[in-house]
Amino acid sequence: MVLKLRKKATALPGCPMSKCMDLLGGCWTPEVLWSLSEGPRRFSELRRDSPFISAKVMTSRLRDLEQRGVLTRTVMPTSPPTVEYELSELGKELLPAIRSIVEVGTRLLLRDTSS
Amino acid sequence: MVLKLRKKATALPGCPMSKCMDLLGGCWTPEVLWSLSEGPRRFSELRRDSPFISAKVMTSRLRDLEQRGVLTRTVMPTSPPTVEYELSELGKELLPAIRSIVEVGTRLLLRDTSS
DNA sequence: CGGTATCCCGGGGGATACTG
DNA sequence: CAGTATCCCCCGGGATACCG
Repeated sequence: MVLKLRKKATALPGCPMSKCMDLLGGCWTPEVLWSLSEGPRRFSELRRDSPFISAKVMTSRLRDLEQRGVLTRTVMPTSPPTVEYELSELGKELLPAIRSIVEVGTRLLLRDTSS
Repeated sequence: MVLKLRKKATALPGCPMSKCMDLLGGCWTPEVLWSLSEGPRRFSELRRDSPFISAKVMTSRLRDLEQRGVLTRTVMPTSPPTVEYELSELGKELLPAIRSIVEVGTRLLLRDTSS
């Protein structure tokens, strides 16, 4: 279940690959962004979308992404509280890369099941 | 210099995103594959391409990728020994995703420097 | 050249319990 | 609902030294 994935550095700062992977290379980051690609989502919705991400990590990832300007966090003054996460313009610029990842993954999966 | 990146799990196994990120999500993995995208490379060439990857990690990454069938390792019976790494068919299927990552990164970098 | 072996370490992540 | 707060653990990565 738990697989080894990217942990730390990318290559030289200032190189395109790093610039992008710094934003979507974090653990679970692509999943979160993918969930958000179809529109704003609330915390609990994101958790349901990716049930294997613990609340702690989900929060941490969302905070990271917010700080990097990839998404926005909006607290609605309701009771009980409602929080909406939404991709920023920067976040939307990452979508082509994520779509590509999903596309490649889909093709590989299809090949697996058909063979 | 050293940034926080993906470490462990992706979401549900059997989902497209995971299928792809399992292969290119490892630390430094995209860099290595990117180096190999232009053709076969020897160990020392890969090290020169990505000077920030320690030999230990480079080896580990290459072994991982070999085992997952993303690249092939060929030892030439020369002296001193020569080893060539090359993308497999599976590895080449990942290239669109990696290109997308590089493209997005390039666009972001350009925007940074022009603003 | 193309790696291993070893030591060390930090922090990211899981689980669980609790809160405004 | 949308998180915090702890505790704990593990292993992935850097550095250095060495090998066939």
